[in-house]
Amino acid sequence: MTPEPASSTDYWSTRLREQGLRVTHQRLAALEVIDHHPHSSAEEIYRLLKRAQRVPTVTLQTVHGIVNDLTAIGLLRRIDLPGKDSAARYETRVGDNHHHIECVRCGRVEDVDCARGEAPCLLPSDTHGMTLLEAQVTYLAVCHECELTLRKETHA
Amino acid sequence: MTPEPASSTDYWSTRLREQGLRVTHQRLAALEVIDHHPHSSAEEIYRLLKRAQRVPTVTLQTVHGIVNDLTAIGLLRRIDLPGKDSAARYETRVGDNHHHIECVRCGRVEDVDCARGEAPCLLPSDTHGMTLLEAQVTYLAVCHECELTLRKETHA
DNA sequence: ACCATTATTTTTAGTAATTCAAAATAACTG
DNA sequence: CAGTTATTTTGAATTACTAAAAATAATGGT
Repeated sequence: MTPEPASSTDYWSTRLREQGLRVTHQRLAALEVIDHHPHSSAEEIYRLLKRAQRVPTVTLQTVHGIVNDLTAIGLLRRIDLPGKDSAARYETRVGDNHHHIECVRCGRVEDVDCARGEAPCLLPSDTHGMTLLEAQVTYLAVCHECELTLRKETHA
Repeated sequence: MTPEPASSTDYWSTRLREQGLRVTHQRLAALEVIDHHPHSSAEEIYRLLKRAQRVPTVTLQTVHGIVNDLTAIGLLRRIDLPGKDSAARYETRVGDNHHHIECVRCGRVEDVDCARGEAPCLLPSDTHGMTLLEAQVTYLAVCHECELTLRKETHA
């Protein structure tokens, strides 16, 4: 997760104030939820916030606003996994340009460090004269559980 | 582009029939348009088909159906670039798992061969027990033109 | 070449993710 | 503690895409 001095609330409050944003409990709660449930969509974050009365009054539109704002100031990273059912997902692990691996069947998503130490994927064969900012990499895969399931389905 | 024996129409017709799909002029025209305008969205393909009366009656829904079907049988590759304004894009260059580089300002998209010959990005640091299928890689960048524009804007 | 069969396309609606704008609310400043 | 103004809430719109039924057209058999 993320380094948390004193309490995570203090940590996020400091980060928000640094960027000139107000510290609302919607934002704090969203950050905590995302920190504990990485790769969540706005919809999932919204449900987690309502569940257990964390922030009973929050709306989905507010969540969208929050993730947009927090992504803009670098507290969150937005990831767009390929696929038609693709809602944007968010995570608090920012700044290291790590990648993701997703099971094409069950949708399970895990973090993957850069394949070769540095940032090898930032060295494409041809930049077409562009200045590189970052590489968005998603590995598509089939997880072990799904492979077993698929094997059964094939037998039947 | 794609190897084209005799005419490109013959080529695509053969490919369609091989897969048991009927050869309609909507499909043929879509394939030609995508071949000549790689990285087009359904909307863009739709406009290109209507323009110049290529297929005046075609509808956007049909284009969606076509790109879905042709992607399913491997005649097209679907690419999902990150970003909120992200409509899926399609290209006829399939099967080589190449990557893309996109200018974050003007949206220009170019093909990029795999960074190191083979498929280096298919070697993540940890597969989490999953079987790899492919890597979806998008390089985010700023193209030369936009860099000049940004420089001017900064001066002003 | 013609007709029947059935895939495709068209037409008409609907859904999901996200954005926009105005009113209500709640953080920060002094 | 009160005023200012960012943020949230409320309510509505947009974009990309999907779904289902009716109309059309591509292929196979004669």
